Amino acid sequence: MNNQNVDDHNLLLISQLYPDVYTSLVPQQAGEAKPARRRKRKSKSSAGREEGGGGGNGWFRKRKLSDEQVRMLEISFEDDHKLESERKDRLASELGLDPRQVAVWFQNRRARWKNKRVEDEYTKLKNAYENVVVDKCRLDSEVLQLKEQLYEAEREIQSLAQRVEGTLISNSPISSSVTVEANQATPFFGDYDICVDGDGDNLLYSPDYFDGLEWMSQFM
DNA sequence: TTGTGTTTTACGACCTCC
DNA sequence: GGAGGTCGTAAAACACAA
Repeated sequence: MNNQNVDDHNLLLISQLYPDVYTSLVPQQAGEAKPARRRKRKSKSSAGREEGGGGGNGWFRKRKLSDEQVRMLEISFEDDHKLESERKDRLASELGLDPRQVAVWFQNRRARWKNKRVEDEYTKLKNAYENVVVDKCRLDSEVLQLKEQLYEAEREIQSLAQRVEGTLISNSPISSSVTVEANQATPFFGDYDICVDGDGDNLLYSPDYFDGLEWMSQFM
């Protein structure tokens, strides 16, 4: 057991055996006998705990609360994050602390709790964002695949159209009328419209696409 | 041992509510 | 106006690497 633990242990024992002893001594530690909500901040050099005035023996140094005190405070905090004065006084006397210490502990604990909540919120949002990014990548690659398929289909249509045209020309003279007919019915490249998709890419589409499938079938 | 970063305790300033 | 809240920060206490 180190000195700190010995101190804590002694203080806890004293406070449990003599609940009043701390509050009768603490006013010196806290600086004033009354709560004294507002005090001028001391300069860095003089703001140490020597204000306790406890003879400079270190007894009134700022000290960590004992594990048991913290445990009890945590239990109470779990119960309710707010601290009404009755509960504060009860806790203070149970733990042998100054009510002001209990209030400060709750203030700091609420701040830690809030920080943790913000941290958790941030982690959650970050995860959600990462999921959305992954989803977007997947959809982008799907769009790319579909565009490739569309391009291939268009090329196929074009080559079929050219083959059909070649066949008809070689069968002239009666082919001329058919050629005209075919020319009217076949959506050649120039018949495609161009639109711009959401990414700013140009897309080709034929308003007569499905009719085009029909005209193809008559040659099969 | 010492330098350094983190956590804990405590406080002042300011705000809100009754 | 007082009690109790948040916020920002000082400083002690602590942890830990070098």
